[in-house]
Amino acid sequence: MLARPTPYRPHNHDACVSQALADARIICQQQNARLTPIRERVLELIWRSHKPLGAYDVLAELASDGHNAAPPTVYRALDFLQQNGLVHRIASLNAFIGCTYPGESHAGMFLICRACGNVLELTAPDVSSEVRKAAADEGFRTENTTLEIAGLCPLCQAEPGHD
Amino acid sequence: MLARPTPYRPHNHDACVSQALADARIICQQQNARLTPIRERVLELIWRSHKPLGAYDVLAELASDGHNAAPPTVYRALDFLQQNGLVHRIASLNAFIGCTYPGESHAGMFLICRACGNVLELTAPDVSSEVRKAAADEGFRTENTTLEIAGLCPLCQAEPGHD
DNA sequence: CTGTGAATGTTATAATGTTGCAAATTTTGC
DNA sequence: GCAAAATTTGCAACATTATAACATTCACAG
Repeated sequence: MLARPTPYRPHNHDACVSQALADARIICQQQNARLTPIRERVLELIWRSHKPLGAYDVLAELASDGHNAAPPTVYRALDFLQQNGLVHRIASLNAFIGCTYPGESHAGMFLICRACGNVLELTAPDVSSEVRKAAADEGFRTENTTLEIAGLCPLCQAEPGHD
Repeated sequence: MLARPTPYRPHNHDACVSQALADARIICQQQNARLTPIRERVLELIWRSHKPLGAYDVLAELASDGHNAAPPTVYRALDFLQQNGLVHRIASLNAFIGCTYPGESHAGMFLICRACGNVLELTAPDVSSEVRKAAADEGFRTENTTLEIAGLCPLCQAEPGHD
């Protein structure tokens, strides 16, 4: 597992992907969840891209593999991965991204760069606790939080259109 | 403008809608934005429902009015209303809801009850400031925040399926 | 008036997501 | 092992959400 997110720094992406897959195998084993070949392949594709990938993007990648899948196959794999905390759905993009903190219970917060399309997932305990507090003040029982911030990442502020 | 959101309390809904429309007219006049009949009608339909309304729901309501509109008409009206801060789009629902704080610059936070479908919009300065802080720590320039909390409202916790 | 830009109408199509059922595969109880 | 049960996948059709492209109408300044 990554010690810290490697957001906007260059990094060895192959290692990044293998690590994510290795983590996923362990987590699924612990949870008695079956990381079947399709599911693992979908997870790999999502990690390879490192940017949010739409369901139909995944479908296209599978097709170029020679795997002739239909939409339900992809959506089911994505559901499974979400259920097991391996990917997140970004509602404002209709797209999916690998979870940076799999296995750890967390309320993800996503920084989405509108210029380069990269997304950084953070866990911000102070944010989460303020959110819980605000909801509790209204007597609301929080089950699921969607927190997505669109803007400009550090690189794109300095160097527009770098990627 | 409402002094305070009337979240889960019964209230005079007609007054609520008229007030929202009156506010909208004033705001558009101030901003030199043209609140045309279609736009105003769409805003009214959204307020009447008091629950998030999908674009095609709006379309259906217009149709039952005898107004035979096509999707672009509705989407354009919704875009206009969003641009002018009169409605919000709830990304996790693909639906729209009237803004409770039109005219005031704010980062909305939405409490979405999965049982009754009601949505309460809050402005939570403490949440906003924590969000800004977390983004700033990463050097990220925030432009737009999506914060949607799914869960159970007070009434539905007590009385499942009340609405 | 009349030219200009904004708003709306219209048709078609793209993008995203789901339902329902059949076939294959894996697990489980014996 | 082996048959029943449960899970997973394949597949076809369809539902929902959103946009593109271009024509037409409308409001208003000159």
